[in-house]
Amino acid sequence: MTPDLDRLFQALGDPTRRAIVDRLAESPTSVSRLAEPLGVTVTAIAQHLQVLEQCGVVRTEKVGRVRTASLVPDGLTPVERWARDRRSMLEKRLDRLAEILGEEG
Amino acid sequence: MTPDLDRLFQALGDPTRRAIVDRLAESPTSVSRLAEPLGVTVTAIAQHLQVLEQCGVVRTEKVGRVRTASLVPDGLTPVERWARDRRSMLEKRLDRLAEILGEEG
DNA sequence: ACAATAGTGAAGTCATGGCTTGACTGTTTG
DNA sequence: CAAACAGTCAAGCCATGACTTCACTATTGT
Repeated sequence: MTPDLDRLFQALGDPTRRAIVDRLAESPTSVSRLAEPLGVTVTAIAQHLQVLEQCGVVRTEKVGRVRTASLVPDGLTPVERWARDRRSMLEKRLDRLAEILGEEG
Repeated sequence: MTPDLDRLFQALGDPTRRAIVDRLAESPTSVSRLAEPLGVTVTAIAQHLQVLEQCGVVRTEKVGRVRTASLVPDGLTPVERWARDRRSMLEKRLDRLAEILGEEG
């Protein structure tokens, strides 16, 4: 069910991948420039980028010999929406409960 | 870095665990009632609940022989905030860019 | 043309994660 | 008290995931 969210959440569960997202939030960046501060191989970064691309968080374009990665504008909104929906559902329930308890108190 | 978010995102990356959260968004539920519709063992559910508890999404209380799980009110807000922050950061950057391109167009 | 640069591909390693089974501990209920 | 019930513990299984190395393929600058 919803393999989209599966891959999305799982992708963001990795600290290196979230670090990549953070870096890309500032500006589009090449593979090797992403690898530098993270203490991993460029190969690893390339693999992470593939994962992030597959779940719609990152876009990637290779011009010449350098591949530049950038964030997809609405790539994170499914996550945001999922969390917000659950929270609002819970809040509504708790409000109803508080109301009932208030009436009889 | 931020092992909180690590565990949180990773926890939510599992479909069974998200299904549990969905169920709990409706109402607090016992372990065995959670297990029923999900096609897994109660043992598995107990393990999932432990994970969700450790990352602050779920609260759990055992009275008599039945353990009842419920959602923690702000358990998902870190996720929501993280996603929202990145999105707004990106949007600001893109707005600035559009402005610059507009000026010279 | 040559050397340095930027990335890709295919293996392989090592740890972790989700799940199960089977035995066991408490708690209700007839 | 005995039997059904709700959950827990300890092990172990199997798949996946994050990473590395090494060899290799473009590209770019001298």
